[in-house]
Amino acid sequence: MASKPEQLLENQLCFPIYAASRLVTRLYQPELDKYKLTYPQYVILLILWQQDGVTVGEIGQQAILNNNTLTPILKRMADNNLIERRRDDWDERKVRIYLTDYGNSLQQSLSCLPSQLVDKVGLDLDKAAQLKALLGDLMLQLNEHS
Amino acid sequence: MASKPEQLLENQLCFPIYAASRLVTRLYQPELDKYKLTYPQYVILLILWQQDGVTVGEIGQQAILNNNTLTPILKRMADNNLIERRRDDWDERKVRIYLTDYGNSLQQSLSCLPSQLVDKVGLDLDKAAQLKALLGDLMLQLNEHS
DNA sequence: TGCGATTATATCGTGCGCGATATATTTGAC
DNA sequence: GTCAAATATATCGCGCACGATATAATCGCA
Repeated sequence: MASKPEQLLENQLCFPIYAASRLVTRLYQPELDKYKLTYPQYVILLILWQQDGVTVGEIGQQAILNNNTLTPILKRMADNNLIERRRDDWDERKVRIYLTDYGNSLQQSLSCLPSQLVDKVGLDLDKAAQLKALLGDLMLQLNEHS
Repeated sequence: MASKPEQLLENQLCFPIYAASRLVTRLYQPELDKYKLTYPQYVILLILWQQDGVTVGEIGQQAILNNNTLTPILKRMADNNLIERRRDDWDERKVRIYLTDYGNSLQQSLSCLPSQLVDKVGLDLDKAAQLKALLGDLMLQLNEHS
């Protein structure tokens, strides 16, 4: 049976998203390795640098990660002295995540990473902005249906 | 320390790519579950429906997956009677992947999946085409630097 | 023709990512 | 006040994803 046009790999939208995601992770990994970070851990740090002391659930909402994914990542990050996990005093079901001094210090160390990688791949900033906007729209639509 | 603007999660390009990829996988999963497929397995089937009997390495190039990722996936797909793995007669280093009748039959079953999901999320086709083009450019640039 | 270099795939270990389920805490209806 | 429902996190099992390494087949050149 012949493939329908939309069944060709090059005509699918889902595949470039899937592949680009892995290529981006591969791009970040060498730099993150210097601090023994993984890409998801970097995303969690980005969230904590903006707002310290958030709960596991709030991190999950922002990172779009389930708590059963987050719990082990956060444990590893605590083991590596990046964060501290403390139960909320008023609601003991919640676990709040606090940056350690070391975790905080990495914000400086990694502050140039985005622009550094933009330069490295020679990214067109206009196209990048378009891409971000289109992905933002897509994510809104996908979030509605999940 | 305050975040640099480009360090804000909402200003990063990498994050929407990462998150959109997982949202797309979540979108496909319920349908793929009906055939006990995972998303990467679906991608491999898309490749094989276009060209049967390709080698592991050729699948890896198209799917942008390392062979140490592919080998176990292909084993599981063989276990599930989707494909058959045979050594190349002329070059015994190569393993060629052939669709089984069942693997072939899924092309029909899944032929409507892309348009079905486009409809479900109410995707704007113009925007989707733009997105695909921009991601294609990005992937070319990322592939150069990896 | 022999043997080091290259190529193709596989194996191992670690870290996501998620569905299903479990545990503990809080809330709310009575 | 009691207890079922809801909420927040954790645990378990499985399947990617990849770096590092191993194994086996082929190539190439002296």
